Amino acid sequence: MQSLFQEVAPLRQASREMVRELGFLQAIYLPAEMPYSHSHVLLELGHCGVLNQNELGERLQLEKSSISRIIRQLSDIGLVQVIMDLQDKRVKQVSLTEAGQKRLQRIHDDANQRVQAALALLQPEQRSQVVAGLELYARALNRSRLQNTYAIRPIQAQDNPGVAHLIRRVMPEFGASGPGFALHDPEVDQMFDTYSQSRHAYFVVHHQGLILGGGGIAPLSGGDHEICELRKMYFMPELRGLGLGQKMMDTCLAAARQLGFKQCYLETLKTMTQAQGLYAKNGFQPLAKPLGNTGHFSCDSWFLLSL
Amino acid sequence: MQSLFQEVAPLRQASREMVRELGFLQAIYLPAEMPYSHSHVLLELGHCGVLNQNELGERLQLEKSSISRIIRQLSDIGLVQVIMDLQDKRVKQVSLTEAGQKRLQRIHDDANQRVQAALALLQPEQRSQVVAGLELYARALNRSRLQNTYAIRPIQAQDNPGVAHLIRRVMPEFGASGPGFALHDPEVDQMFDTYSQSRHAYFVVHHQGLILGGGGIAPLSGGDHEICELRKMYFMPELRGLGLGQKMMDTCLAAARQLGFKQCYLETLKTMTQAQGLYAKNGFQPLAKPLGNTGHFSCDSWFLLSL
DNA sequence: GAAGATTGAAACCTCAATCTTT
DNA sequence: AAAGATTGAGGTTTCAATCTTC
Repeated sequence: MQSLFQEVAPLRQASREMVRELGFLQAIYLPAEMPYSHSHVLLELGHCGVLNQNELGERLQLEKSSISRIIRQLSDIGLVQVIMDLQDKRVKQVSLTEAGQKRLQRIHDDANQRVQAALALLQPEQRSQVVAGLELYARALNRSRLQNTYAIRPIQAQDNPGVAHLIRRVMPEFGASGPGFALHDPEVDQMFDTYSQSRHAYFVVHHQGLILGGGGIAPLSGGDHEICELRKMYFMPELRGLGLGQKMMDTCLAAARQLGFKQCYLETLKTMTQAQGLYAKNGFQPLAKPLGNTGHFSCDSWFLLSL
Repeated sequence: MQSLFQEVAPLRQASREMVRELGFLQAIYLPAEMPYSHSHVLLELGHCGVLNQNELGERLQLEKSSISRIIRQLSDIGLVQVIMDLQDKRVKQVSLTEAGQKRLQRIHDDANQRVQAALALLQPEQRSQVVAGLELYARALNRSRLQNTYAIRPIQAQDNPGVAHLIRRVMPEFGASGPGFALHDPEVDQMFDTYSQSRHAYFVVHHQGLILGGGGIAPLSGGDHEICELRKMYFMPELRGLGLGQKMMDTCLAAARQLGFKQCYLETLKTMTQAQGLYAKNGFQPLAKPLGNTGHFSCDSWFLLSL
């Protein structure tokens, strides 16, 4: 961790300088023609086609009230058109008019020219380095932010319906809905009660009261006393790719060690490719055949890890 | 140029996304404790120690009036101290108080933690890629911006004193002040008049009425009719490293071709290393001995280029 | 009650005019 | 006149309260 910390300061410094320069870039965008926020709305509409005001606010990081006023002004000068949604009369769909598209084109041309002038000062390999660096950092910040909006905690009694819904929602997605899958375990509807037993642990990923992921540890049924099973680790689609699988894995393995287990077993499906990658990354070794007696005879892939 | 243009769109996209994520990062900086601008002032003061309000405004891209009010508020709550400069009673020197340093530390800790969380999601080589990419882009934008604040145009009559000052200022810097150097040419004080002759051209780099660089073309004295000499190309220190040498070179060589010359000769000093690099980059070939009869017998380095 | 949108009040920033010192 | 700083007016954004529709 120490070495990581040493990289933070230079990165923040570089980031500040870049933002500063981007500020200058923007300051000469379209001198005094309109506020930047208005240009940004046009840019966003050009990129997405049609958006309602809430969506615009989220994308531009502006208050809905600001958006409301900006849209009114842009509408007054004929750069955007606002049409009421027919299905839902609460929402207003905003899109560019012809004039708006023309104006947007000018903004684009101008910005392109300036960015191009800067790029021309770099070697080709430096240019790709810049793009790669910016994309990587944006993605890392994004994942980090989303990770923090979701929290992991031990399961509670009121989570039972949420966890049951999660399991029933995710397993069929990978074709794991027939007999011989964990989907039909009686514990699915009483996860809290099941995992309150000794040497059991279950954790959930939650956000604003919703259960969006889960995973747990239990003694391997019909197996050695020192072997635990990593069980029922599932995530809703919107959670995937955020690195939360790793966090959940860390949490579960820590709990397993805490409970005195020496090895961790798991069984899964080859079709769950993302999960397979996570297991490999954490040092799980593939087995030729299952351990214990879990009753999940439809699984086709088994792993073991020394804790 | 076409291939360069194709890189602009992805870069702008990546840049927008990164700025958006940095916005989120900042939005959780210190929730609702104070406006970002106030935090930024503390950050900048922490970085630079002491600054006056003008300098703060430039660095943070804020109006001097905004800075004035922000400083008053920060001073009221005891985070910064304002002391009047003794030499110049117009300026107020702003610095952090003890309380300000403590607050800054908290801001830093918080930001470091968040950036570190994002960095932890990347591989070590990706981390250095991010830093390198950001630094490169910031530097390119900076150079591009500064290039645009300086303009190149043909010399005018009122430029004579400025150009003379430029030459007398720059040449001694490289030890080119004795006899046998262009510094003692009679033309130094009448550059406009000299370069108004036929087959002559001289250009200046100017900014806000100041002459900060120059360079020109003239027939090689005592040489072939088709050979011109690249003469008196000098830049003030603050201009160097911005790529303006290349721009001036382009301008002069274009003028030389326009005037019908077929080759371009120049003589210089080995100690002018930055200039030597520029000549090499533009295809100038080193010569073993001088051409023509320029009278600059103290030069030790000669180049020729086919136009 | 919740979600999308609007409006008044207050905070923030910019622009232009002004003051003080050089 | 020029540079650093301040002040008043006006535009922009946020916060909180409100309206309408689901």
